[in-house]
Amino acid sequence: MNEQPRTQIVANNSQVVLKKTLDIICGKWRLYIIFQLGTQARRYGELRRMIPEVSEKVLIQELKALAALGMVEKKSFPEVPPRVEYGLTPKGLEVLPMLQKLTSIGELFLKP
Amino acid sequence: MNEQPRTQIVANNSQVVLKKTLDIICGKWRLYIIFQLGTQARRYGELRRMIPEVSEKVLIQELKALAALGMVEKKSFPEVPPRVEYGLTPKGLEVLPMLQKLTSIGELFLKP
DNA sequence: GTATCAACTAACCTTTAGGTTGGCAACCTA
DNA sequence: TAGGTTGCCAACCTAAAGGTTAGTTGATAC
Repeated sequence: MNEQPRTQIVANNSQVVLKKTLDIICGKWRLYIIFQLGTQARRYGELRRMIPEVSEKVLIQELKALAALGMVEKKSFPEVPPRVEYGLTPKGLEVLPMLQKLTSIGELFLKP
Repeated sequence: MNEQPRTQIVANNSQVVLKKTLDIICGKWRLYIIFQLGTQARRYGELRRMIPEVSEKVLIQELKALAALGMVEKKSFPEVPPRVEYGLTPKGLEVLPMLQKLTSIGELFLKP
């Protein structure tokens, strides 16, 4: 009793998967940051200089969020002044090519 | 004179492409709506019933936005009560498979 | 003559995303 | 001892996204 119809369950499931996907890629800077980390791990200050348009706060916030999602990993070195490196996780590297292909959508829809 | 360095130009360009891409796929319901239109054009009321969680206002707003982006096309039939059908444009159909593959990201990152 | 239908529109509100500013820690150098 | 270095945090603000509710249209069925 109280069983949901199957279609409802399926719909909810695919919405959960979709939400997780969107969590990772949506956001003004998220994909951009991921692409910058694609070739190698970078220091925080390095990223700041690579993406000067993003504010400090938002950059840190996005790196934190991406780390919490398991897309990015953070390595802190106990030095002074501090050194911190951000890089893609194995999962992150796995989906990177798909994300890079995504931009072809923008190209297609920008064409007249 | 006043020429920007090449790296800056490249960066700005890829940000424009990225933004266009995100315009199309970002939003709580956008991909979900696109997927529902993937197999065939649908009437507005049909979509409402297929995605009962989205509010009327937001559904119409998203359909309008997707139409303005060239992802969706709207056909109005001059009947009473009105009949309106929404379907993917050729460009929309072209990128649909890539968008569908995207969800594998959500699946990967939901795995424990 | 009023109730119904589908596809909206308008007015309003709440939540989230993103941005600005200023400050702190802990060591090094001048 | 003052100032520079790097990576962060907190407080505050604005704009955008998303949600709720009510009303409009105009032929048709009751």
